[in-house]
Amino acid sequence: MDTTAETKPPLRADARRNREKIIEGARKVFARSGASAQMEDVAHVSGVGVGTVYRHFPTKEALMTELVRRTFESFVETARDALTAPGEPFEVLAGVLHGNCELIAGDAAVQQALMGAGAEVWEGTERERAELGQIAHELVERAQCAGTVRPDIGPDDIPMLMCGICATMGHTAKPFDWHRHLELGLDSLRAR
Amino acid sequence: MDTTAETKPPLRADARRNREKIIEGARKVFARSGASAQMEDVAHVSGVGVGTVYRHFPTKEALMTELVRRTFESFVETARDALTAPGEPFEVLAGVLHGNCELIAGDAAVQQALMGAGAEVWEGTERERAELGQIAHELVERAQCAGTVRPDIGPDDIPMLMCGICATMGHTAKPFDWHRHLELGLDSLRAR
DNA sequence: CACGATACGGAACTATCATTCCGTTTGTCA
DNA sequence: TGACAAACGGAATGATAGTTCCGTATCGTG
Repeated sequence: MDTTAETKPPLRADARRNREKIIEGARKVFARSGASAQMEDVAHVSGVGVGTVYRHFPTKEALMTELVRRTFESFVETARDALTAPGEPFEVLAGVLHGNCELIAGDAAVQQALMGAGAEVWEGTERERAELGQIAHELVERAQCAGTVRPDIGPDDIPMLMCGICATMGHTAKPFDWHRHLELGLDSLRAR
Repeated sequence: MDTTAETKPPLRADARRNREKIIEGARKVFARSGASAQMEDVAHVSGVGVGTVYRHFPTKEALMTELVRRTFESFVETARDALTAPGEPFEVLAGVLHGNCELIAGDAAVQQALMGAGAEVWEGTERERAELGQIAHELVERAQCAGTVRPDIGPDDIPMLMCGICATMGHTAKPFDWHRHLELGLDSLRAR
């Protein structure tokens, strides 16, 4: 079953603890500064040395990928909950999108990643994205059957709209309101 | 009328020529590489030395601002032409947005700038943006009077949607289709 | 045509960060 | 508790890229 990697010995207690501290610290720092955040800052905020950060994540990119991966995991969780939620299908879908937008509203790095600034960070998140796509497809289809989402909406339209909303969130030069952008986006999904 | 700056002597012929070469070269390089383009590349592609680039533009940022400013100028031109164009007001507006999207479809740096990645680059483009906003407002209002654009669409909704479409254009990790995004965006403007 | 001012080129300088290295510390297990 | 492997910290390294400097070349004018 596992032909490529040898089994790795369990992490020492302090290492396990530090790994989580680093991820938490990194989330804070990358949320504030985006992809240009510095590894030294991550180390400092996490309360460890840079060397320790690099012991756990071989590169800055690997660290960012882990943050993005966890974000997609949260997305999946929101979406999966919605599968069994009551309510009109369009509203359920809208709720998922709104919830997932809120999740990343304060995180500049994740916004940038979702906008596709650098494809590298996406590598290593295939499983999560696939599952998210699956569920989103199901949610859209239900709403289409109910007649509340346009029949021509495809699987890629949802992430595409999310990508646009991320740009709005991250816009530093003008105070656009991403809630408004989401509202318009949802209106464009709605069947007439 | 001019209380702040002293009159500058006219540029020497070679300097004037080089200035245009630099802007053209910079457009190519920044279009391909986005904001992370390098000044040495700009110099090389423009056929001058780095020193010359810096003689004309004190910083990389100033050079990018000039490119963005010219882009806004083109936008204004497209939009101004539309003011006297025949046709149903919604279609006229749609045409402007489509045309302006096409203008920047191949320019990574401008896409990034319009997405608001770095507010600094916007400084020095106030006049152009103001005029563009003015004209866009007029075009929207006409369509609203004609009943083909939702009455609640405000002046900032248009640039916000453009911002989102730029994100789609620049997405390196997934091949989203910005024409589709524009189409959805226009649908969200349309009165029902 | 000569000469002063303007402009040019590109090597050198500098700052910024990601990443590495190694001496020290700390967990784990017998 | 003693020993050894695992993990740590942070100074040092190296690479990248913006910017400056100054000797040289070119333009425009008298």
